[in-house]
Amino acid sequence: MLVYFCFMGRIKTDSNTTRKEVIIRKAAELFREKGYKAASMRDLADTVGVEAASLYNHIHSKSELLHIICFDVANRFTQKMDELEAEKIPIIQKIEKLLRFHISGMVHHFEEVYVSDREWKHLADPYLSNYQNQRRTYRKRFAAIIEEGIRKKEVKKVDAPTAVLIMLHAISGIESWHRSKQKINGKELEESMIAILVGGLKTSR
Amino acid sequence: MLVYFCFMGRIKTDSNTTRKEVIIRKAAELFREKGYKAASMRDLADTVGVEAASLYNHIHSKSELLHIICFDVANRFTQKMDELEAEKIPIIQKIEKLLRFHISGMVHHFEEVYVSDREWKHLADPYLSNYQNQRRTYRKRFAAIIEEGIRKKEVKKVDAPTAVLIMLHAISGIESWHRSKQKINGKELEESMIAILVGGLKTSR
DNA sequence: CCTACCGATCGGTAGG
DNA sequence: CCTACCGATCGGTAGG
Repeated sequence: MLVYFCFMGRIKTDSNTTRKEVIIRKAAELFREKGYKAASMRDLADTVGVEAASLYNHIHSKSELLHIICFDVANRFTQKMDELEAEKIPIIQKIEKLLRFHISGMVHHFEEVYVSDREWKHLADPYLSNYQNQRRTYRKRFAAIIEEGIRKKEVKKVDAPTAVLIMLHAISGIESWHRSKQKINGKELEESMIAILVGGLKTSR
Repeated sequence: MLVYFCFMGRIKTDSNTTRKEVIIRKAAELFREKGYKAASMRDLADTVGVEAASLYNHIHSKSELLHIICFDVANRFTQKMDELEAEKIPIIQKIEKLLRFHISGMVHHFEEVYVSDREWKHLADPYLSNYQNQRRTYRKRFAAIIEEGIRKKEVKKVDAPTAVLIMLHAISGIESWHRSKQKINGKELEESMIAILVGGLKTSR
């Protein structure tokens, strides 16, 4: 019996996906749909196709699922910021690249990105403070890029933290695009958003 | 009796009415802070200063609190839209006025507006569909204003629904301004946001 | 407005 | 991976 359990954690089902990875994916969908608190482990077990108790052979707790989702997303954005800061391109192009990364994240990894954006407040405390710090740092780095753009006269004079707040939240609005019936396609959406957001920042031509 | 109430000013003797208003206000604060599902009626009773059971002498259910909050806000915005559509002013000024109304709502009635924006999905079903319809209609009316602006060449050519989505979500980002430590003041924030958002829409001068 | 209490549901554990 | 079950907490009611 012990042997049986030891194997469970590593079993890969179809393709290259672990049982744990499936659980995390389904959790992201459920947390997005109902919210973290309203989604129960019994709901999750149903969509995975096992009894609730069986989930705990793969994960430690419900809260673990939330912090895995949140930090996967946060780390991806932090890593992108590292790469971007190192690039030697005009500031307005840096901003555009960053925005496109965010938009494409909301379009193609919707569930996870949405959950990390809207449900992080339910994180338990060692993770909660970490997450808030990482988020705050990210926004400061984004604001610093905008300020550099202002100094170089590529970007019009705006309050940089306010601009960051507008950009990031505008993009998180893609949530209603997902829910909408007559969707324009993802690429058109991206171009529309870039036109308005980057257009609003550029110094008048 | 009417005269009596006038003399009493804000201190109403009809304790039912006042009490209910207090409960709704506190509920909005709690729902904003913890989310609707995570906020319990015992939490609410504590902040009001009574036992949980006593709340039910003033309200019917937890869900009633949520739909009162959501529809108070939604009706205020719908009413504003009615007034605005009737005004005979340049389109770009209409848009600016509407945005200022939204921003000022987020600054001065933060708890209620935030809750109606983020927690409406927990509404029960006769209210849920009503709310979604009202919201969808409001956005279409907003998009129609932008489209009129494009026809009159006051607004640059953008996808109107996308522009609406950006504007509304950008403004809901004021949430992080409330949480932030080094706040700029509310009026400065409003002017910054208007500059970026309206600036991004205007046809190039 | 309170005390006393209800059935339902929650996250999670024991043990095979 | 399952059955059986735990204590805690939930929204809400009865009755004074």
